[in-house]
Amino acid sequence: MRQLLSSEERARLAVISSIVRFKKGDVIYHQGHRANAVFNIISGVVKAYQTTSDGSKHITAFLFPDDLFGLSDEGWYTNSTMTVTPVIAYQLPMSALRSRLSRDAGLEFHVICKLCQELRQAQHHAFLLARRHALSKMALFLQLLEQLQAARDEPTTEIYLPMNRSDIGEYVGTSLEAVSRAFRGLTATGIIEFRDRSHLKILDRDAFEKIASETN
Amino acid sequence: MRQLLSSEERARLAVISSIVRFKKGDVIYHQGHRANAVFNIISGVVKAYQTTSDGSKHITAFLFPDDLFGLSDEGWYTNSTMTVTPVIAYQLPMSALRSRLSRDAGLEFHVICKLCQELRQAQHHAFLLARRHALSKMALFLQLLEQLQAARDEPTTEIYLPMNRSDIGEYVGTSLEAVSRAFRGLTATGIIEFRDRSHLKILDRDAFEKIASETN
DNA sequence: CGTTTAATTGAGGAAAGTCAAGTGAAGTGG
DNA sequence: CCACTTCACTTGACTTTCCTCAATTAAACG
Repeated sequence: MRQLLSSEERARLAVISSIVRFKKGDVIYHQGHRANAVFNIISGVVKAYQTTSDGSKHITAFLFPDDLFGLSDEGWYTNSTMTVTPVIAYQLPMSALRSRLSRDAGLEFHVICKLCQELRQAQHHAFLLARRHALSKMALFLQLLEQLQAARDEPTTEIYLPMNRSDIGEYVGTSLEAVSRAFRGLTATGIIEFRDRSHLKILDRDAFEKIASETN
Repeated sequence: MRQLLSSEERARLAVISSIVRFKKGDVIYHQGHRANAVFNIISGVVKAYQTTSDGSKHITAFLFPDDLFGLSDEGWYTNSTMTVTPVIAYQLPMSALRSRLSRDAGLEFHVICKLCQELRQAQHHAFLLARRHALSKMALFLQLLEQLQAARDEPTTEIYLPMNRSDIGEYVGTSLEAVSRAFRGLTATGIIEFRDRSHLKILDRDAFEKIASETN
């Protein structure tokens, strides 16, 4: 099951949703604010993050087309979200979604599936963050992006990096300089190749997988 | 809501469950095996982990009394679990649980809550792993243990460490030596105090919180 | 085309990893 | 009950890696 919603369910929800547009860098909602709506990305990329008291950001996830976000228990957003690119999304009022859910068992099941998927992603993220070496972290990160691209039926000859180096660093748990150096390392050894700053290709798949699977 | 199940629901499930006992170090189930049963801890502590191809372990969670584990989509366990202490648990056959769930909307809701809770924990784990300094990781880890103790209505004057240093290291993403040194550091500065290897007290709460909240 | 922002690169220092030795605790068998 | 074995933990010395700060280059934008 690739998509959260079947086209039929999507249509049912479209009735109660509106389409919203954000430009790059817009904050969609803030952590701690009342959760009034849930969003379903049509196009673009969003980052979910948490800000600590000392001002540093920790990115918990990148969200792509078809991803649902803004779900919250207790009715308050548990993180903040900001667009990484221009974004078009469905905005579903929480109240409408709630009444829809209670009458629609199929939808509820899909929400459970969505939660399972989010859980798997969070665990994968933890797995990535546990790596000691920046090279290994980056390889796992690129693997993730590639898998997500494939899941969206996009071509995987190239990996697309919509986010900047700083965002990558905040996701993989290193400085942005370390991200840059890791890319340089992978490029220098001929494992990857950049077409431009946000497009790369994996040249040596074996060496790439080896680095990704190395704990050390 | 502290417990996954109300005592009433617990009673309903008890009918279809059996009680199993494990001694310290027993493997409850293996990653990749067919998921035949779900477990609900009565007493003791369990660790959930994933083994990488090169033999290293990554601990994804520690599970305590009232925790439910062994849930899996697709019917295959996605991680391995091993006891950290002797454990007594309810074992619920998957088939029985499945038929129970479809007839019992309240239970399904609780499973959703359980998933949300697991998700929050996984995100907290990622948050912890993103910390650069071992001291900060350890402080967050101790905070987590303390919160879980409080959630179980156990006294929080002392924090109990049922797992060994190696397990802690595999959870917080450092070597076991680093765990030891971090404890030494916190002890030397009078922030914590050990009664024995697995019991400690927080003496300087302010300094403790400060370290826990420091990103750096 | 100039200005601003993003990314790269270098040098020095701090932190944690690794390896190895030593200490302490717990459990076993005589 | 005590000596002995074993395992868990601690501690030290050395090495590696990454972070920080700073300077430079490259790209994006008005």
